[in-house]
Amino acid sequence: MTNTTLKLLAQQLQLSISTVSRALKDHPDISTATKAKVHALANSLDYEPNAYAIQLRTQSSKIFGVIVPAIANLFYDSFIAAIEEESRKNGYALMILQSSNNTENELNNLKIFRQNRVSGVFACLSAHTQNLEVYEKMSERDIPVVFFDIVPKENKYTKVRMADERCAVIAAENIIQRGAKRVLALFGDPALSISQKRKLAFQQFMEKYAPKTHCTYVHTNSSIEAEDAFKKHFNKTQKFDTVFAMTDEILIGVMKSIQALNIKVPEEMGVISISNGFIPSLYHPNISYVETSGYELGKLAFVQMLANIKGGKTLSELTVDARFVEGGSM
Amino acid sequence: MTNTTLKLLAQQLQLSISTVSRALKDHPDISTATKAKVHALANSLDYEPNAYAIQLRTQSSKIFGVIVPAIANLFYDSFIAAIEEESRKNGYALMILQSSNNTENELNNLKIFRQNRVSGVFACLSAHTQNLEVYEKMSERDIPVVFFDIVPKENKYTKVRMADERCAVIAAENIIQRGAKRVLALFGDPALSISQKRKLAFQQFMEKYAPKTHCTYVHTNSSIEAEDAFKKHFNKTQKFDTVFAMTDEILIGVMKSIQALNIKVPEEMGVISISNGFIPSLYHPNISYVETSGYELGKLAFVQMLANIKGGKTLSELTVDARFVEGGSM
DNA sequence: ATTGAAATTGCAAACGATTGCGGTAAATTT
DNA sequence: AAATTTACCGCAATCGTTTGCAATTTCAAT
Repeated sequence: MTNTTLKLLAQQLQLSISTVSRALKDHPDISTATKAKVHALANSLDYEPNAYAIQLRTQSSKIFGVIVPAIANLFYDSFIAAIEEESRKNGYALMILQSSNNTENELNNLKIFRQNRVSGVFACLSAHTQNLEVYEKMSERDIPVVFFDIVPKENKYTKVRMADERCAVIAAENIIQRGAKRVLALFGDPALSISQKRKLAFQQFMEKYAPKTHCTYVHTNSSIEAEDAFKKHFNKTQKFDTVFAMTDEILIGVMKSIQALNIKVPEEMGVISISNGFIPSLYHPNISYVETSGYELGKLAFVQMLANIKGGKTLSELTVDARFVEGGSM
Repeated sequence: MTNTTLKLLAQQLQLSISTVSRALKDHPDISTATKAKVHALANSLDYEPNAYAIQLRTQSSKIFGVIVPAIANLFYDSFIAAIEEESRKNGYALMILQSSNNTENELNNLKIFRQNRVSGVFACLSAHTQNLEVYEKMSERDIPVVFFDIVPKENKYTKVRMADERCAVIAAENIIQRGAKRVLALFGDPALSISQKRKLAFQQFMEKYAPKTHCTYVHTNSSIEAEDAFKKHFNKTQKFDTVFAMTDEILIGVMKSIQALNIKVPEEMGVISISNGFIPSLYHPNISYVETSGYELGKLAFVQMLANIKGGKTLSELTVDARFVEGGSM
């Protein structure tokens, strides 16, 4: 079946295309009677404007591009859910592409975005992306980019991220409050700035406010590594009484060891993590955690995006604050 | 900065737009020399074809629409990851919208898809969507629709889904093999056909091949309900020795109770579920499960979509088979 | 030189919508 | 009744590409 177009409506109504177009968008030039007729026919013929024609003509697409390392990820999918909600409210649709933490994919995705003349891009850098030239190219094309989560260091970009240092500090505070004597603190990939930041903040805080507490710092790159690290350190004579997991991934490994060794939480072992809350809620008792909400980050990112689109560039770095959520594991 | 267009290239090269267009796509009519010149300039000026103009002209968009109840969902996001991979390979991009299990959102999303003249739609019905008229409208517009997971009953549609009955039967087989005496079987929303199918298949199989095994069937709508149901039934004098969870959500509730009551798995309690594998891997020992892979379903859906686009309509229902994954909980 | 075929390239009409500007008829003012 | 305003509506260019067909150039063959 052939789509109904303005032309078709115009022919059937013996009107010009321009009149039909204006009638449909309630232009004051058009009489009420004509408008009614046009609307009636448009409805009965299921007229739907061709987005491509509009975009070609108006040079604006009402589509945002999103690049995440992986869609299948507790954090990113809540981020996506948030911007999807906001986008819909504002008449935008989303085009989502995953980089799989691969710079080449990232480049291709951006190309697709450029070719589709998206109105803006939400981007989370791949773990090892260094060259930001492509993103410059977006700016040259007047396509605003809002970086989230994994963001570039330079401050000429618009960025939103979690308050990483705060997260670590809040965790440290609670560990001190528990009266921990020996702590095992597990962090992620040491190459990532997020790991560095969190570790540094955590370590400094502990050394300053609880110098007598013994802390062991370990970097792990996966759940399994975390699981093994926990077991290895637990087998030492001086057992630790509290464990801190920087991410969900690490927490998962930790909890597997805890279950396997049948350790009582929180009596024999305190557990605290940084998370968006889903994984901690899977265990009994619930794990206490410092909340980093992908959802909130998404909302914030969207605000930034709109600001960029409407009011020119807003080159700033906004962070969403963290809060402690009591589970029962401390 | 103004985007470079064919026109711009043509002017600078003193060629016609059509020649430039043809040169860029390696048309045999164009001489090698000209091609070289055109490509050179196009590269240096970062020419990128305007997708909208192409789509307007060619009436095809190279974009697929995807409707899921929620992106933030272990099953759906692996489904999305799969079709995203395939789409990229085939030169398509994805537009993803979530219905939040709300029929109205579903309608709006489809409208956006129509206006963007997507090449096809992957749709998972909202839980209570009855009226499929909108989907008919897509067909009228020659936009193929591949339903997945939650699919309509009528067989005039293209559908892919998990082999629900098989899943339930495989679970039942393993429960029998374990020599279970008393079983607690937990299913989801009784209004959903997926719950009905799985329960029916499970029940029939158990009654046929293990009539002496005592089974209790319960429907629950959330993790919390499952958690409570488990506790309630566990407190009876006749304790059950095996529990079956139809979904991840239910498994989560069950496991919280098991942890809270400090029940030993698998010695005191066998656990088996239907899952894509992530949640079962969180516990020690890993929970045995019947695998339903969103990823595989996505791959299958994509094949169906391509078939629909290339070879006209293929009205069929394909299912991806299930397999048992040994954890350690049986 | 003439001719015909082959090799190149350009013209112009689409695709479907938007919009500045100009035109006509009716209504209002003098 | 003439002049001016107001209310409607249409013309035509434009956005950036694709593509059938015509036009031009080149060149070998007569």
